[in-house]
Amino acid sequence: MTTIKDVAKLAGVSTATVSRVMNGTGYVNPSTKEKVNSAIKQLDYRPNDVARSLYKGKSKMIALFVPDIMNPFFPELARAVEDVTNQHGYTFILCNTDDDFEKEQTYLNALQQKSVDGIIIVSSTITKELVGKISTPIIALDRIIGSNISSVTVNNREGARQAVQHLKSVGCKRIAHICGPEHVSNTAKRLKGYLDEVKNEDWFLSSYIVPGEYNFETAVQATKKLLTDHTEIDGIFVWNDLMGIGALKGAEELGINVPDELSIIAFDGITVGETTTPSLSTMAQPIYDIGTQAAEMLLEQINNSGYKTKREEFTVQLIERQSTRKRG
Amino acid sequence: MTTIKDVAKLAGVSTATVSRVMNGTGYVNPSTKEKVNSAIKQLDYRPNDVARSLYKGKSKMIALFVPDIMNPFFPELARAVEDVTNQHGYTFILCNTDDDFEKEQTYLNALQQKSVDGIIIVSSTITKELVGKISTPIIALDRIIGSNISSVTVNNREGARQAVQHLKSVGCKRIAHICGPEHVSNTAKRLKGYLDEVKNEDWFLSSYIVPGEYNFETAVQATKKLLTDHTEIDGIFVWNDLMGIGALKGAEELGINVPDELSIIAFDGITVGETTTPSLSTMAQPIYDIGTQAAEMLLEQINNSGYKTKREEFTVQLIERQSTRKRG
DNA sequence: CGCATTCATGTAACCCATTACATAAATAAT
DNA sequence: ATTATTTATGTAATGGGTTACATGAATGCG
Repeated sequence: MTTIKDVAKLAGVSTATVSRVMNGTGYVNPSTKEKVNSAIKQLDYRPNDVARSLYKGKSKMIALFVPDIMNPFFPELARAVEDVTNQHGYTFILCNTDDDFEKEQTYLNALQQKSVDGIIIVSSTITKELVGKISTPIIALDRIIGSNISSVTVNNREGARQAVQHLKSVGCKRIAHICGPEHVSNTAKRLKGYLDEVKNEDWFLSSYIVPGEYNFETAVQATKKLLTDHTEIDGIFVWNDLMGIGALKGAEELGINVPDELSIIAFDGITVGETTTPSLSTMAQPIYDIGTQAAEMLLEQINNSGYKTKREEFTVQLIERQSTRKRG
Repeated sequence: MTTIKDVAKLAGVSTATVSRVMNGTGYVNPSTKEKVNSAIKQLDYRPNDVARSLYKGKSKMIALFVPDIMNPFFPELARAVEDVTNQHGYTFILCNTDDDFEKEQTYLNALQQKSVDGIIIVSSTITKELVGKISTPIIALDRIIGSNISSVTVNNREGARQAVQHLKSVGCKRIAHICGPEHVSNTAKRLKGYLDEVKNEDWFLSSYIVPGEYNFETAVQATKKLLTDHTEIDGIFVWNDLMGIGALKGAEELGINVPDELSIIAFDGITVGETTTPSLSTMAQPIYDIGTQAAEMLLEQINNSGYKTKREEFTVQLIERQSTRKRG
């Protein structure tokens, strides 16, 4: 590797002058600048970012924590963050935490040791205490960590309400809910939204609420059990799209036609929802925008010393597809 | 941040001794070691990896290039690479290249400047010339870059042959192929496999081969056109699962029943294929294993100076699902 | 006992870029 | 003409580790 010394020698100046030319700082005589630039070109010199990082204490890298990139909600988020990151000359680090507190701790240490400039975190397990100990800028994404940590989320409760309202509007009379994983805060919020809409209906039974894992197969089983136990159900609001597709499958395996006999709506708006038959109605999150926003907030927090905690909430949007249809 | 100097001072030794204790190198008196360790614990000292990287010229980071993490083939690959990476104390960098040569160049420069230890590349656009200029260890994944660059791939041609054989075995008499994107080398390989099986059939027409983009929607359209132009077709081998799901949708929109009237098989074995109705038969790649293998080869290349170029080929496996079925 | 190892630890160079500080020349202001 | 500024460039400290080399004590061996 060629170093700044090689350039300095070839150009016949000191390394300080080369550095000044590289960074456009301080005074440099135009003719000197030219000599230096030509030396840089001639040697194809590129500065060592590690040395730069060491001096500056900043690495031009940012990280994203997701539970698991294989969960189809996260690739689009990751893509958005990486795009912004990349546009601003930062390098993008991806960490799969499995919502495991120890893994999160280990990652956090490793990243601090590498002088990573900021971290975007999607986590249900991480604590404000752990994050509070750290001086690295952090943004909470999809889920809130603590009151003094900026966050980007969506209106889960209101979105859930709208989903149930939509089921009602297409004529559903008995609406069930398949919940998400217990430890995820959004699970409770979407459940609340569902309850807002159904708890005062005379038909409502608490057994219309069934627990689910974050998982296709268990959603299939949960749906089959629900529809077998309660043949009167004609609408299901499912916690997320992945599980919604499971519900579609479950109904199909029971020979129940969607949407003629049963309407299904889910939450998230991931791409696969478009591809199934029937395609899946959903409360779509603006996933890419959410990721972009989080990344931009993080960069702002990194670069503006006067940054103050922010809380950004996006709204979800009903996308009506084939799995919900007005009944005569 | 506490530094090695703080530890040295507290323990009453030199920084060299602290370093020796940290790294287990050289001679250290047991009692000294204890003093140092207790100082480290007391100060909660963690070494600055940037300083370490600068001296060593290594960063303990590896990167993965994928065209686009939103393409459902790549999250599982990324997960596998990150898992191995993480197990060995490396940090994982993700780069979305969009198969854009300029982006690839920019990433490559940035990563070199950061002393990244190795790179795993999935790319159809990158050239051996570009990669050859670089001393950083590189593994080509899914697609081959050049003869002196190690690679991990699958038996695309043979897999394609088996896919067509399977369609024949369930009774298909007229088998078409929807191709992948032109610039991807696997497109040609899978096409060859298809041709191996059909070019000598008396029913074979070159118009049974239709081009496709890497994309759900165009696959839907391509399928509809194909099945409209050639009503005799009763089997389609589709380049990959994403497009296979599009084919499913296309047939459905024409009112053609899969698998009663038409069998469809695709390639890759991504998870969504299980969730559709009918579920999609496919030639499954061992995606996670491929990623693991690539990551392990990369680490080997990083750590063993005597490493020599390797070429690893995995075999794909037929997974029979509902989209292909024996006809009476 | 005397020389050769092994053990133990410290000093200082090194990795490479950035910048505070010093110095000197050129230009501006009085 | 003389002092104050601006311009231009170099020297050396800095960031935080690692390690080559030096030195001295302790142990081994003939």
